[in-house]
Amino acid sequence: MDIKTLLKNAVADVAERLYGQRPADNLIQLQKPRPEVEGNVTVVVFPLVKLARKSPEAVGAEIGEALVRDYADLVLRYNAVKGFLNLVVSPQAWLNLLAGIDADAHYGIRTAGEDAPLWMVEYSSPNTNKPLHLGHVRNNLLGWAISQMLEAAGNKVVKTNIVNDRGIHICKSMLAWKLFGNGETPQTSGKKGDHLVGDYYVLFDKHYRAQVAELTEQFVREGMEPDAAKAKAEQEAPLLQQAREMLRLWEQGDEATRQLWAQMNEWVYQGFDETYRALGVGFDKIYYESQTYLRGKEKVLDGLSRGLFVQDPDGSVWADFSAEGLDRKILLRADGTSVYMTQDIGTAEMRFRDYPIDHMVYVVGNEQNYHFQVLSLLLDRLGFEWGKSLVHFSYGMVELPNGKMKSREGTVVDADDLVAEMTRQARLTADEAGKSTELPEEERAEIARIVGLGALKYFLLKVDARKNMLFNPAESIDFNGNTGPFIQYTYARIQSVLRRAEDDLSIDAAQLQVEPSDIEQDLISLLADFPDLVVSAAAQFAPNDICNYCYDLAKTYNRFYHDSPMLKEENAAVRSFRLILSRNVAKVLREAMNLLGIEMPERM
RNA sequence: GGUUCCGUAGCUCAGCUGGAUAGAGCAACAGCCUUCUAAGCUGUGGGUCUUGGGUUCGAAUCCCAACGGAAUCACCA
Repeated sequence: MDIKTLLKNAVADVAERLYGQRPADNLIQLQKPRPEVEGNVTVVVFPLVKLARKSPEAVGAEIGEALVRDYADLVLRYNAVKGFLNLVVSPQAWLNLLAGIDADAHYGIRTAGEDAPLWMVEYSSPNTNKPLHLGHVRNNLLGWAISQMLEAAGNKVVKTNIVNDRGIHICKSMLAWKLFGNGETPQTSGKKGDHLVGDYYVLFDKHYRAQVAELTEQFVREGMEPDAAKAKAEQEAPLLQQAREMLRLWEQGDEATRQLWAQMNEWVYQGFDETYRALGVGFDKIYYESQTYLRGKEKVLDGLSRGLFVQDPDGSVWADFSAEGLDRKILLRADGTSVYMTQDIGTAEMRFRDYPIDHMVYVVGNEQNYHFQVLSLLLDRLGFEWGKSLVHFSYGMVELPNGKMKSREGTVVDADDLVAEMTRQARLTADEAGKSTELPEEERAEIARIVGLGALKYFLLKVDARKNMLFNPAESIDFNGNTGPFIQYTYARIQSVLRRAEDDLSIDAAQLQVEPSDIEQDLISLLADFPDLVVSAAAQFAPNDICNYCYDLAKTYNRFYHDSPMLKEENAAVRSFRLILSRNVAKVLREAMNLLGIEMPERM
């Protein structure tokens, strides 16, 4: 049992004996003492004052006195300042704690039991008409990290991806490829598949806008208002008409269209796979919208027949949520084709048929908060019992120093470019600093990849996920301060120490007979926090809690490292203790960072 | 306009189930490499926690209002 639990129990016991009533668990609040006071743990006594009917100072002193008397193996000394009771934990308690941590190879990581709840986490969810960009990167990293955290907290997890592989967007790329291309393929052009298809999407847009401009001018000459002319032109531009025709052909199952569609999507998937591999994310099950949208349609029609929805005279189907304080929402267009919402219903149905899902999490940007609010109500109305309990993990937008990313303005940060650039910068920085020059080229390149990616991932995960964040390319490449590489560096340095030490560290830390210094106690205390942290961070879907923890641990270790020699230490017990402590810091750092999908280099 | 989210140091962000004098990093300045990796460590300066009320022993944290910013309210996905 860790020290905090032991202390809580001890305080409760003492208070019960002193005041005749056992305080509720939430009344015993432990916190970190202020740096200038002596002690490892502070008990906030204010909540206990009512129980005791005495002044805070008196209560603190009474409890402290009793703890030192009755729990000598746990509490060495105390001091009570105002309403704060500061306790000095006994050396042996620290060593026992460290021994427990050291003995556990998978410290802080729980394994799911047979009856553990099953979480399905949907993330990534790309469209197949263009490559992944910075916004997707944040999504992918969050989705992956959350899945890892849920798993480490003892849940079963199925990671899933819904690929938006059909619709007008991919038809635009297909059309442009047919009209303006020369039949190029990833093989003939040497381009990555998703980039190739994306280029044709851009090309479509370019020609489309030219047509719109031309048409608008024509309509204005014919006497229309400019705004109306533009709106009309946007609808009537021949290219858009052709794209719509292509979508109709697709829905009818036209063979040539389907073939081209399958071909171009295949290129995109190969490109995506490469990006996913580079980012280190993956999925257990992938769904394709082309396979789920019809099922959603059935479900909606079924709902209509049961009187859950209404049909307008033009044939469109709607769900009315005015009773819930929302608007009405379209479910099927007048021509019977499905919309975004329809597909989500179909996908949900398929998933719950495939897996015994207890909790469903959608990792989707906060721009879709409204959509998921509606989806939840909708699924509930359709009779899915999990509808109300779906979790929309809503994360904020990534902004650039000059504002939002706009694909039309060419301010999109491409995922592949970004990874390459981070790796390049990591290599450059390492070379300039003269790092690991003795290693073979291959290994140096691998370190640069791990560090560059670590910097990127940590940068995106360390901020509160629900907030919009600023991505400054210059700053994200920084490897100093609160960054991934700082933590990786700390880890690599510990590995180096352990490699050089060659001591037999199989001894039980509890038998070492040393008195841990303040900073060593801080480290053990931090290590002891890890298991609870994993559970609470998972429950709150907060990867940034893990980041902050890692930073805190690495920083504390660095201070310890600088004033506590290990290899030069004469006293064998102290030396062993410090090495064992280091070993466990490294272990926890690795476990924690792995939850975030960040690899740890053995040297750098 | 309705709904939701955000506002903490020059900049980027922690802290938010109420607890002591609000913390990091970057940027600036001053130190520390015959020692286990200086991608490190130590120190200095920098704050009306947007504003105004309320709740109480105690508020950056909870409640209300105002101001400022973002998203959304599509027969786009």
